[in-house]
Amino acid sequence: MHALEPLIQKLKRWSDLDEADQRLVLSLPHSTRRFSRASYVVQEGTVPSHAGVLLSGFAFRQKITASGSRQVLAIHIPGDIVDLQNSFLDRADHSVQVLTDSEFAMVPISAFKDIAFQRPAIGIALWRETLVDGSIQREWTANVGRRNARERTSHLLCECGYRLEMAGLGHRTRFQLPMTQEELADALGLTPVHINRTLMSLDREGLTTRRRNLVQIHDWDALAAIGDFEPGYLHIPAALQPALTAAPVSKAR
Amino acid sequence: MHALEPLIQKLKRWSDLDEADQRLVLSLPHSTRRFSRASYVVQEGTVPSHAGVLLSGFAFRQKITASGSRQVLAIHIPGDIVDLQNSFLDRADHSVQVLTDSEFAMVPISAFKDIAFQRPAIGIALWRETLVDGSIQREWTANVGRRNARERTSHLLCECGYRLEMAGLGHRTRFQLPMTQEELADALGLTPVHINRTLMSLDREGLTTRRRNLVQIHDWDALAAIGDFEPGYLHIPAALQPALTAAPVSKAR
DNA sequence: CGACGTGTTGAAGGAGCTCAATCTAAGTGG
DNA sequence: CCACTTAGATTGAGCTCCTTCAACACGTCG
Repeated sequence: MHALEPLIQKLKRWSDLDEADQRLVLSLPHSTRRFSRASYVVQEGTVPSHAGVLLSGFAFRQKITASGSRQVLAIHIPGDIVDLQNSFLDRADHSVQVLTDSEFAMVPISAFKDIAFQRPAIGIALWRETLVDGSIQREWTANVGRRNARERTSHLLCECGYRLEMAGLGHRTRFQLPMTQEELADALGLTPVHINRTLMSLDREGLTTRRRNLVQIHDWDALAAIGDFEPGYLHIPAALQPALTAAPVSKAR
Repeated sequence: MHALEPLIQKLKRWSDLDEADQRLVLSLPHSTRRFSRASYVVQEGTVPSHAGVLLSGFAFRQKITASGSRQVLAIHIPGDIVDLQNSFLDRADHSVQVLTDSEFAMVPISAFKDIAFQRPAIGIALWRETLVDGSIQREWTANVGRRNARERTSHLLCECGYRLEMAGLGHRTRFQLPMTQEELADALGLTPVHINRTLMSLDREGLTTRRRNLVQIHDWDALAAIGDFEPGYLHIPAALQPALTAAPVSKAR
């Protein structure tokens, strides 16, 4: 499979690409790079030269405040274009780090820019990708600003499950989420201790189960209701939203 | 003055527009519309057809959670392009409301789209405008997620002052901010009562003064330090950043 | 003048934080 | 295969920042 195939898949979500468009995308100059757990893909303050398409693994954006605490701003899953955000600006205003060993296709920003203006269908798709990132960011702000710990946590779990299913990486009720509780805490504006108590309480109520990085949601509707999760802000085209399929049978162990 | 002059000014901040570019921007089809205090410019869930350039007045973006609480996501000042965010997507994922009586130039989205792909300089400028909005949104998330009430409030005041000065609408230490404490609370993820106590405490320490909508910052450096305000995330080009000029003499009264 | 929107203040309670100890599972080296 | 290490998860206890509820003050406007 061509390394940039996941990029095509993603862009087709946002805009109709004809044959020529797709060929052009696949011919983008790029090199695949591996990053090992916890290493930086982009450092705040640096001048960006490449944008990365996440091929495998998980990544996240973050900022550090003066007092040294960290806010995780977004979580990225395979297929996501990481860093169009910083790309067309002077210097990176936040960092991107990987959660697990990951692979990226690094594409020079100038190549993205050229192709975007040569082919409007591609330009619109790239633009929409950044707009959807922005929409997710707004929901994230509201989540942190106006929901309590239980609601926030439920919302995040639902968002991750939903996005992973849309990306073909599991079912919304059963997926890998390789984040420590400390990372979850930084994503939700809470402390690790409190996240722990919140997760345990969801578990105890039979809503979720966690083992290692595997998250299982036993009552999707209930969790989505608690977290006020309405997937509209993800802007997934209706055609791509499968009817809610039954959860895969979880192998008893 | 041409109604779209503020748009030109804003776009020139993000990209070099030549004469032809500028003529094209000014020839965008548009109609000016007045909105009276508290009315909606965009309603969540509707299909957007126009993007608005804020000509005069103040506006803000917001979302309501299931429990009925509101999160203010961004504040807009004259010159801002409101709603490129929603424009290229299926339907608005949040609402835009005006803080004061305001005037907008409403431009059909299709016209924006055409001009963006006809003239890359314009396209890049528009794209950057949305990217900077995204950057501000990330800082906002971090502000709400990882700073306490005093820090959050200071940060917001500094951001508003700085942006208003960059837009030529006052000095960073003396500006109009027509928000009630309830609106400030919803912007910062706090309650009106607590915002009130926080503002009063800043006042009592001699850092700020408020009278009606006029905010005065008496010790910019101190307030910026408290709020961990580093303007880099606004991505203002170096050429536009005036050296920190002395505050205008405030008329004793 | 009375009503309403907004700002201010007090008192009590609670959601989430801090500090600190303990537990667990997955390495790792012998 | 086992002792040792270590990152991460879990639990407890006390505290605090912020919320909630409620009253009151103030200015504007009909």
